Amino acid sequence: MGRRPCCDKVGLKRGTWSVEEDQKLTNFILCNGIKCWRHVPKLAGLLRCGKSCRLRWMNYLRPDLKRGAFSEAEEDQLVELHSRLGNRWSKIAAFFPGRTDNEIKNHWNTSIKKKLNLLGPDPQGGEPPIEQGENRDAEEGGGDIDVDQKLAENPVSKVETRLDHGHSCSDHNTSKASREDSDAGWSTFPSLTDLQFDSCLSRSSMEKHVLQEDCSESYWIDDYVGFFALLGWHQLQ
DNA sequence: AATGTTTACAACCGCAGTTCG
DNA sequence: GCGAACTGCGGTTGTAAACAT
Repeated sequence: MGRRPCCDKVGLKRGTWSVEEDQKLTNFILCNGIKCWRHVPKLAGLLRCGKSCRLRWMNYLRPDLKRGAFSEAEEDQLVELHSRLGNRWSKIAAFFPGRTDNEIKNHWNTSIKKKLNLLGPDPQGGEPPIEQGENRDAEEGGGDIDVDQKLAENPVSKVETRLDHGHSCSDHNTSKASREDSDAGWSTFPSLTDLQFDSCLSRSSMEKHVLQEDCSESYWIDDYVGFFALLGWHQLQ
């Protein structure tokens, strides 16, 4: 048997996305929402596979992404979270609004790992044992099901809009200076209390919930449209 | 200025989990 | 209950910019 490949790679473009491709994808999603990633490239007129489109949108084009250098506070929190969660980047990313799991993973591998190595072999108690990460959900009280329950008890605003950072999307030429500027308004991250930990898990669950809805409903994208309207982002394209 | 090396991050790959008919 | 389709995740690779020689 075997799985069918996610897409027929013949004739599909690969590698770096062009500005035109970004525009097509962004415009399509803003106008139509996301019904099914597999159909997005065809409908948007892109020679990409759906998986590639999804990745581009999630990691780069989403308007709520925060881009720019990690602050020291963020790095500290990342080290702390990694010591608790291990390489579960999507879980870790849930604690960093506007950061993607890919971005966090990259930053860890290129920067923080190196710093920790310089500090010595065991600055944070070493690499977290896999078991520790695996048991995380149980320790936190039962994994996603429980998280959803917490969500129901303590709902989080569907879109925690960060208007002061929304300008960053699709900014291929983001200068270092502007990246640093964008950091100026970013909140610092205090050490996590268990309450904050739970709160972030709930938030993560909400986002997941909302995104899952998008295969049948595209309502969530309305928030992004409003977002763009406020920022006039599309005029920057 | 030209070339080689390093760094940062975008993008791809393959697998696992989930959904759906 | 089963298998195919689809999505999401983490590991890895590719590549362009920055830096060193």
